[in-house]
Amino acid sequence: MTSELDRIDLKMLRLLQNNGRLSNAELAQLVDVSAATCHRRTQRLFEEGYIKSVRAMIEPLKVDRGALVMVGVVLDRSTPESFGAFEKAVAKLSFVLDCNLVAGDFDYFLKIRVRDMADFNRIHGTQLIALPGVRQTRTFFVMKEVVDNAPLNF
Amino acid sequence: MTSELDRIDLKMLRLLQNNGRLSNAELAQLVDVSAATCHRRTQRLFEEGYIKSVRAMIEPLKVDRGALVMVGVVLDRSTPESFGAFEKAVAKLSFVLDCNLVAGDFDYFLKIRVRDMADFNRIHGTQLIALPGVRQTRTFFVMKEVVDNAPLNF
DNA sequence: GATGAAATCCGAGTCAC
DNA sequence: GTGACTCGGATTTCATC
Repeated sequence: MTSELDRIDLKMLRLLQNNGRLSNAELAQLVDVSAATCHRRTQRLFEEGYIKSVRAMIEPLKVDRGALVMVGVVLDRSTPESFGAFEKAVAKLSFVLDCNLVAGDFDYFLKIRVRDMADFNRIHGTQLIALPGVRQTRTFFVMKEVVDNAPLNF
Repeated sequence: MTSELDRIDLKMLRLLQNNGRLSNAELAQLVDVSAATCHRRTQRLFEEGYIKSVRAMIEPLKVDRGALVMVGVVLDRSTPESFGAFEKAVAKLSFVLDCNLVAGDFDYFLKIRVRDMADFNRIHGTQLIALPGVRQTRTFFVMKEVVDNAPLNF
């Protein structure tokens, strides 16, 4: 079912990753195939899951979410149930952009976006340390975003 | 210039964030305005920088970038020059998705996507520790992606 | 299997109001 | 802000290889 990608497919993926608003006609020109072929191929890239979605990237500052915070989390116990409960709860928190189970000094790393530091402190005190099984958290305030969500290179 | 957003603009931003492929006609229906109005508003959201871009989200596994790694970096010296040199160099590394200057035990946190652990180890040895001013790095392999790049909530 | 040309249809973009 | 109009692109059909 999921067949291989040729160089045209790869080029389309890269172009769409950088500009999801490209019209089918434009894309067709850029990869040098007919509009019909381009349309069919694009559909396939969606159907077969190469493109998960197309999203507008919102400027955080413009919608009052200028503060970025990384949080390392250590759980009480390392049982499957603990991890499951934590993950289920964290997935519901709308301010959590990333949550990754990692190997090392922490169990999880969270990437969080909120209005400001005061907002984070409130959330930390009420929602983060209240997550199931949390033993301790370590907060890393982001002072400067050097690279944010760069496109995937492949 | 950058005027306020009303509830219609906010709704449009949220809808476009979740589905950047929405046609103007569809979006107009969803927010209950005419197509012409919707078109003008969308243009404004782009022009005034509320929407930075629209991007296709590629499935990393499908393009052989299944390994995610968080790396904490400590620099030798904390001078503006050190930071500048590091940031300039790191911005050129295509496998770096995020790079943030943080307050705490590390100077920077990197989010990196590569093919696999072997690939990371090679890159770590040749490209990461070779970055200007790096004293030490701490690697956190991601064992499970619980939440990845969730849409911004506002 | 794939493609591209042509035909149809519908939405983008612009106008007057 | 809306409604109408035009034009171009999206989508389908079909012949072809």
